[in-house]
Amino acid sequence: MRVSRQEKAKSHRRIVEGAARLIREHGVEGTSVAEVMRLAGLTHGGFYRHFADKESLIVAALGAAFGERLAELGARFGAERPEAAVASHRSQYLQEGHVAAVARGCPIPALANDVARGGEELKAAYGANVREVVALLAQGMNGTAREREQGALREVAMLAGAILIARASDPDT
Amino acid sequence: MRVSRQEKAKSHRRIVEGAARLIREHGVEGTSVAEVMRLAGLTHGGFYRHFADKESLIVAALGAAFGERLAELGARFGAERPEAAVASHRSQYLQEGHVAAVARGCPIPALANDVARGGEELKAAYGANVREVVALLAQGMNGTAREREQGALREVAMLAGAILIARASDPDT
DNA sequence: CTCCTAAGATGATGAGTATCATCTTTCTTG
DNA sequence: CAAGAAAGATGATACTCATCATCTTAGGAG
Repeated sequence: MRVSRQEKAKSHRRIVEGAARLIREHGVEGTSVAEVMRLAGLTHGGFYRHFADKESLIVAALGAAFGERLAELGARFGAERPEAAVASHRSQYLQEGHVAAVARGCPIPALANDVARGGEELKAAYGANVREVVALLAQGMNGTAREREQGALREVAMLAGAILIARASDPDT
Repeated sequence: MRVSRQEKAKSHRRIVEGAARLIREHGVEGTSVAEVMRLAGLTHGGFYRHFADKESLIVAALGAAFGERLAELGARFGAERPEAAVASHRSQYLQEGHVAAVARGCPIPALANDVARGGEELKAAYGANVREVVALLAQGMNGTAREREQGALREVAMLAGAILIARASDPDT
């Protein structure tokens, strides 16, 4: 049953956003096309009217996940002074709630391994998005430009590593 | 063709060590029982003489991967003074070579997501092993016991996050 | 030395998956 | 308003995978 342009666009968004959640929670290999479509309220057949293949969906989903995250970060840096934003970001990031909310959480830890095992396109997109996050956080660091970037990179690495380890351990660490 | 006790034990070791490498490189879902057996020079059929199911193999492989790592760390702390060991460990960890050598590399970043999506047993084993690594590194930190553990934890998180991001990005970061 | 047991090989089985073919229905274009 | 095109549904298709059944062969207990 054909639907209107707007309906298709809405479907598209539901597909991408659903995939963005599912891949963070279950991984790329653990997410099936059929499940994504079901979550979007559709059946598997229509998928190829939206994407050439699963790989393309993953690229789009990665973009969406980072989009959510960058919007959130941008808002934080818009509302607070840079140093304060870095600090509040850190405490939000390391909260119990973020550990539990993989599906909506930061894609940097959640997708790193899947991306590392994926294609060049995926790595390029991931790398570019990480660089954006780092650039934002660097605003809240001090020292020379180089030092601030280094500091931001260290911050991101530490946060991603911490949450990764927390998620992979039982109630410990 | 039945083989001797010693041969079986050797097969067992080859299976576990091969799996330990494959799961770090391709992930748990990306590693098939048949491929593990092929790498061990066997066929898929004999697998169930060694393990009840794939899950059990994964638990054993995780243990083996951490075993390698802890031996390496232990040797380093045996050979150098604790502060020096922490520093040399860091520089070894962040080397180009370690970024490339996923299959033989530290399981903390390589397996975190797979473990997070796995069962309780896996999480318990992972958590216990991480705690051992942290305890070793804490020897090279200074301050109170609590501060040293915090410092070691931060070190591990930072290292794991850094290598994870490096692997998931194109030649950048 | 002889059985029986068990390691490993070969070959199902059944479930899941990405992708394709085809059909229906409704939007959109002329 | 009519004709074609395309969104989405249904139903293959061709894999891959974990696991099981069965067979062969040789180790080890008596």
